[in-house]
Amino acid sequence: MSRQRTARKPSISSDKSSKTRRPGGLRKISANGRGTIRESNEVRLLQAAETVFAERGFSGATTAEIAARAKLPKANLHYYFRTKAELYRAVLANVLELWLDELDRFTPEREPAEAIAEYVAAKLKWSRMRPNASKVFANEILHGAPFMKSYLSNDLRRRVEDKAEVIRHWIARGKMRPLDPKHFVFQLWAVTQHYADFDVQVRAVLGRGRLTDRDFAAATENISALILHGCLTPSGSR
Amino acid sequence: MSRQRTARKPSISSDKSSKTRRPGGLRKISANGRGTIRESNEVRLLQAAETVFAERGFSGATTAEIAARAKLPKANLHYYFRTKAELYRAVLANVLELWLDELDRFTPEREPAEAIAEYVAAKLKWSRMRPNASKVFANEILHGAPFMKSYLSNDLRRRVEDKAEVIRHWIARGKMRPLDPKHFVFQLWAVTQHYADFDVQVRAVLGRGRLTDRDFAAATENISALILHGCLTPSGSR
DNA sequence: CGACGATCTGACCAAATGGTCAAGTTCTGT
DNA sequence: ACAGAACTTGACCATTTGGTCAGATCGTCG
Repeated sequence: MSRQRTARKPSISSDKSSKTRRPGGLRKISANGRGTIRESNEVRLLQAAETVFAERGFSGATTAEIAARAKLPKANLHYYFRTKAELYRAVLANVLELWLDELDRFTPEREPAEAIAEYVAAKLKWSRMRPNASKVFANEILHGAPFMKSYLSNDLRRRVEDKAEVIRHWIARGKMRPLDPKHFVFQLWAVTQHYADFDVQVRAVLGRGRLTDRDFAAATENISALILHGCLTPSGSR
Repeated sequence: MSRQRTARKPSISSDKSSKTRRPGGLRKISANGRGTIRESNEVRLLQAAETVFAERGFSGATTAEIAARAKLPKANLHYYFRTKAELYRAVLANVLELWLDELDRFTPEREPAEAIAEYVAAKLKWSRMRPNASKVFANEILHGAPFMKSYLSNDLRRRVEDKAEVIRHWIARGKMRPLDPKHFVFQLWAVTQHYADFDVQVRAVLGRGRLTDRDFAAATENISALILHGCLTPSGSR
């Protein structure tokens, strides 16, 4: 296990020829109303992979387990995704698509109170609906982002840079306390991902077999309240 | 680093016969002024293991790499720790000793503002000094705490239960806003561990090769300010 | 219907890895 | 100095695992 040693910089989708695979062949929309066999199998593999990678990490996951979960023979998995790393990259790319995102609610025209509350709610909703996506992402970063480094220091960095500007604007307008915008973003990330990534701990402390809707509602409210009280000025709260 | 020899509460150390190891033998304080060979080798292995487990996770870590990092032959590693799992448990026990802890600053008599600020500072200090400890812990929980489940739902749960009581007391005294104590603790954990666990991401966004003292100082200040403004009432802030 | 590419899959294989062992070497107490 | 325990280590080994392959089978289109 634990290959990957070789430096990996490519921004994840070093996925050449996503349409044409193994023995080469073109994507056909074909008869079947809802996509090709390839499509459906790839989706099944990606879903299975997301779960297994979330549970076991990259090295701990075995292609055999992923294949089993997708109910396909292992050789078939390798037909669609040449290597475990390629499959992992595909999962990661999917996950990013989800994550990129919600921060876009931060625009200068909006009220910070509103934008932030929405962001927290949206992130927690994802944490509830796609906890595995969150875990795969967390695991990747936790181990030094061997597959994602370049994404972090390009895409993500720029995006945060942008949003920091918006936050500075809000501060200048007297709507937010004079905090460091980037650190503020880190804090938003931290609290919103905690419930997905460390759910075992949360559940243990709360004494729940699984987190309920009420738990997530409570989490959302508590986080929103804490963060909003923490970062808004009196004039910003309205 | 004390080993787990001395009674350790966390269940983790399912380590029977801690004094006598492999071929059996008693611990001797002996001539050597500063501990036995065993002690020093165990420490070296534990340190090496902490690093490797943090970087690669449990499955990704190899006993060969750990041994190499400790500059001992692999067979020697297995002389001191029969299995990789046993070594891992020992590392985890060490880490817990660090973590358990800082929450004890929360006592009814103290001012919440003070206790919380201290807690944040202390946690961030650990995040800076022992990032690997934090990562090993995070990784363990991220993957469902296979080695720690019982610790979470016993020791940890009780501890949080206690501290929640303290927080409720503070709230009743009108010093803190009426928030959910447990969720508040989660939020404290989340923001303080973020800088250790996701340092790659933080560094990428901040554009740093490594986090400096100033970065940690900024993080500490920002977190403290956010949390304190977020949870204290006017009278709590005095 | 026949051709041809896409898909499927059991059987394999080489490398990696956790763990063992037996034959030393070093310590320690007496 | 000596016995016996503690420690060291190169050589091994069984298993696991990512990945390959060649020979089916299936689907589609002219």
